[in-house]
Amino acid sequence: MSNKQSTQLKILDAAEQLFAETGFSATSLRQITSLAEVNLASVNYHFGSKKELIQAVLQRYLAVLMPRLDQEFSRLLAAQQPNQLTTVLSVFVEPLLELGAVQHNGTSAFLQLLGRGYTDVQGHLRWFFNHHYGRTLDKFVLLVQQSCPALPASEIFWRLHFSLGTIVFTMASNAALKDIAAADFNERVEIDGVIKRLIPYLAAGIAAPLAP
Amino acid sequence: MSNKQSTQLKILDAAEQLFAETGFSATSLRQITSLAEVNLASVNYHFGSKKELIQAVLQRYLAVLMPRLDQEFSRLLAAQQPNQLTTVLSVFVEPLLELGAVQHNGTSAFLQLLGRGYTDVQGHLRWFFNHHYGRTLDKFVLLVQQSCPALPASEIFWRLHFSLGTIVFTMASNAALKDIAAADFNERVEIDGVIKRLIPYLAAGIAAPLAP
DNA sequence: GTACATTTCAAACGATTGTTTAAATTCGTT
DNA sequence: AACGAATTTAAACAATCGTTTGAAATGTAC
Repeated sequence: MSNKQSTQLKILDAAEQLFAETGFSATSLRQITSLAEVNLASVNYHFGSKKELIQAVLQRYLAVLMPRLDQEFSRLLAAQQPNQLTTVLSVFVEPLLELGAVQHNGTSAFLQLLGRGYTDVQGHLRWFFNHHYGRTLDKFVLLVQQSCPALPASEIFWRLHFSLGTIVFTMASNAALKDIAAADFNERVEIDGVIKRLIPYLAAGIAAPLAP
Repeated sequence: MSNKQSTQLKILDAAEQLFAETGFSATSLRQITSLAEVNLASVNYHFGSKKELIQAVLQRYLAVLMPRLDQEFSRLLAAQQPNQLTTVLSVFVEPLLELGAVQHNGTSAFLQLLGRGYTDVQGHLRWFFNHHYGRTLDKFVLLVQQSCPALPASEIFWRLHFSLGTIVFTMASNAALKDIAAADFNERVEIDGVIKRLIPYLAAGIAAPLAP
C-alpha cells in the first residue's frame, strides 16, 4: 500500500485538531502540515485548497452522522401520535456519541468544528447544511412542530435557532467551560455529560409558553 | 476645536460597523480607515494598536451599559423575597435598548459585537468581563440562584453559559436570521422583537427540571 | 508672525498568509 | 532493472496584514 492515504489522513487529523482548537481562519496550513509532519504543499496537492480541506474535515463526520440522524427521524415520524420533545432531542445523543468511532474524541471534535463552522466563516456552513441535508433538517423541524402543536411555525424557527446557538457556542467554548467547571465546582464533565445536560434546557426553552 | 475627536469618532464608528458585520480578526485596519476616510496610520496614532481599538469600541457601550445593569441588579436584590426569573431577565431589556442612544442602531451593533467578541478571539472577552465587571456579574448570578432555589450552583453555571451561547450566537447571526425570517415567514423583526422573544425561551431553559 | 505641539500623510517595513512551480524522490508495473 | 506515474520536497510567489517612520500639514499660544 502506498502512503498516499497515510498522508491524507495525517493532514485530516492534524487539521481537525487545530481547527477545533483555534478555528478555521486562525489556523494556518503551515501549522497543520507541521503538526502532521508532512510537506506544506501536500495540502494543495491532496485537497486542492484550504477551503476544500475544511470541507473534507467536516464531511468525514457529516457523512456518518447525517444518514444516521435521517434514519432516526424517519423512525419517529412513523409513529402515530406526536413524540415528546425530549424524545425528539434525545435522538441526537447516540449518533453523536458514535462519532467517537470515527476518531479518538470524535464527538467532541465534531461538535467543536460545528461551532467553529457557524461562528468562523459566517453564513457559509448554514448554506452548506441546507443545501446538502435540507431533507433531513425538514424531518427534524416537522417532528418538533408535531411535539409543540401550540407554537406557530415562525416561533419554532426562532427557538430552533436559539437552540442552535446554545449548542454551537457551548461546543466552541467547550474546553474553556470544562476548565471553569473543574476549577469552580470540582466537577469533571465529559462531552456526553454536556450533551445530556443540554437536553432538558433545550426542551424547556423550545416548549416555553408564548410571550404575552 | 481640533478635529482630533472627529477622527477618533470616525474610526470608532467605522470599526464598530465592520467588526459587527465581519468580526474582529476578519476586519483589516485598511478597511476601517478606508470606510472612515482617514489615514491608515491614524488608528495606531490614536488608539495604539488594533487590539486597543477593539477594546475602545466595546468600552463605548460597556461603560454605559454595565453601571446601568449593576444598578438594576442592586434594586432587585433589595427586595425581600426572590424575584421571578422572567423579572430578572427582563432587567436587561431597557438598558440594552437604551444603547440606541449611544449610536444609531447601537443596541443591535453592541450585541453583535458581544457575539463576535466571544466567538472571534476565544477566551479573551470572557476574561475581560470577569476582570472588569465581576461584581456586577456576581449580583446577576445571585439573583438567578434566588429565583431557582432548587437548582445546584453548578447546574446554574452551565445553564447560564447555555444562555450566553443563545444570546451571543443569535446576535452574531442576527442579520442572517432577520433575512430568513423575512423570506420564510413574511416577518419583519427588529432587535427589540428578538430580545423579547428570547426571554421566555431563556427563562424556561434556565428553570427547566433537572435531568433524571 | 513666529515657535511649538499635535495631527495627518505617503511610504515602507517585516512578518505571515495560501498557493504555485519544478526538480527530486518514491512507487507500482512490466 | 527500467520505465512512467504518483508523490514529496524546497523554494519562491504575490498578496495582505499590523505597525513604524519621518516629513508635511495643521492647529495653538505667545
